[in-house]
Amino acid sequence: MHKAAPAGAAEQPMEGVARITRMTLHEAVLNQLRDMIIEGKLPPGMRINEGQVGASLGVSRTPLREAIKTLASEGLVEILPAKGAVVRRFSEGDIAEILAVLKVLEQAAARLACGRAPEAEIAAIADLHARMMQLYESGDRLAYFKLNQAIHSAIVRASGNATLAQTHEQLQARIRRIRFVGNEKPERWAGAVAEHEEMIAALVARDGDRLVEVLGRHLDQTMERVRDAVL
Amino acid sequence: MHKAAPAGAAEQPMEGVARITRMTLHEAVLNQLRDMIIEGKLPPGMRINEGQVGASLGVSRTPLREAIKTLASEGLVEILPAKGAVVRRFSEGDIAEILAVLKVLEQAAARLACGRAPEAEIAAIADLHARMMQLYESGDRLAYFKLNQAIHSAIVRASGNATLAQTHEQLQARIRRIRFVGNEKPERWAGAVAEHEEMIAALVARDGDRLVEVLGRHLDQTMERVRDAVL
DNA sequence: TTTCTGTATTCTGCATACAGTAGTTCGGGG
DNA sequence: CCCCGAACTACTGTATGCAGAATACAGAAA
Repeated sequence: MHKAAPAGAAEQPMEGVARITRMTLHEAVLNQLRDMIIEGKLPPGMRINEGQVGASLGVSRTPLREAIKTLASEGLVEILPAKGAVVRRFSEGDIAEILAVLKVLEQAAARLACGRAPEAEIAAIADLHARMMQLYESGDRLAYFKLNQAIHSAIVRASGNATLAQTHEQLQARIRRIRFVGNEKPERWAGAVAEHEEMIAALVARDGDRLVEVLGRHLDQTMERVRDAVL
Repeated sequence: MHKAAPAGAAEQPMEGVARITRMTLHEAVLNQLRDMIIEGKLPPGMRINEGQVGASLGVSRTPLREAIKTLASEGLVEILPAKGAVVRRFSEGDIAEILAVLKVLEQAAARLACGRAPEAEIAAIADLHARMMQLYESGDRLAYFKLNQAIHSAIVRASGNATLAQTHEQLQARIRRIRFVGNEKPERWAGAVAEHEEMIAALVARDGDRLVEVLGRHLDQTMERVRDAVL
């Protein structure tokens, strides 16, 4: 007495038909707040007044609070009981800690990616890099920056370990703002670009050891770049 | 006209005096739900009915929902829009991914801990281990299990990198339940204990390379132990 | 009997209302 | 003039109410 179309049939949409996915309000608010923190519209140390922020987003406090709880779990805000949420401020030590973990994660991902990432995925990353280089030439810092982050994320995703990628993404989000304001100085920028060139070369050659080495160097340098941006 | 006691004085409590920390309701609910998931009272795949669970905890839906959002961010539940939250079910692949990341994190922490952890902290871990061995002898599985997790966490904390520790803790929470039901078989258990002996020896000797090696082996074995517990 | 469709019920998502607490201001006393 | 205290204000924490979506159910048609 089995059915031809099992209960899970709804999960198999007709091919070529995109699934409709509505976004819940707290999710939209979450993304919006994250962006606002990263872009500095909500600077570190600022208290998030629920009434005020909610009104400016045109949302009641309920979904806003739910989003804030998620941000707290992600480490982007701190919740002080009975006092509300404040945008978290990262000390130089915090940043060093985060970069140290990112380094470990990216290096582990690098080995995996060199070993088992499909050729197409590596090609796609190389393509991202090429586009990023164009942006470097044209001096479009914002777009460059975003693509830069995307490349790091893509490398980690190429490991095939989604948990690794998600963990990396979450930590990267914490310091995104810092890096955003960071790469100011031209000479620093040039150095970072050179390291990226090496990274892609190693990845395309599937040279895990070399990629690990370059990534390590790149992230150590990132700490330096961030340091004199913060000070 | 500066004050002798600056505004931040409230953040410097008298030493030896524990700060009073009231727990907000959503925080209490969060901890409770986490425990319920880990202990299997909320088994994987179960839908969390807000009205029902809220009533049984004696809490309204608002703090409950906030707690659920945090659990989702931690990866313990999944939120299906307009359908509610379900306790996340981890496939064997998911577990392998998580253990792979835990391995990387613990190994990185191991090197740091061997290099710069204070002697007292290492001694404290060794002490934990000794107590765990007693529990092993007496066959108290539950207490053994908890102390086991605590040791792994303590080693990571000994790295001095709080971000690393927090990241590790969060991932560990995801598979805590699996490991909880996992270590059934006596021969497996004995193997795990032997590995722990080695780990502590390496840590006390501050032999980073050896600790990394043992930890790697231990977590690979953990995958095996979990595998035949799940199947 | 089986399948499809219309309806009822249940539950989530969001908004609002209420209660309690921290911060602030103003008045009085030393 | 400074310090202390009490009332006030503003905001967070929690509960409840309401609208809409998803599921379950029942009836009709093939």
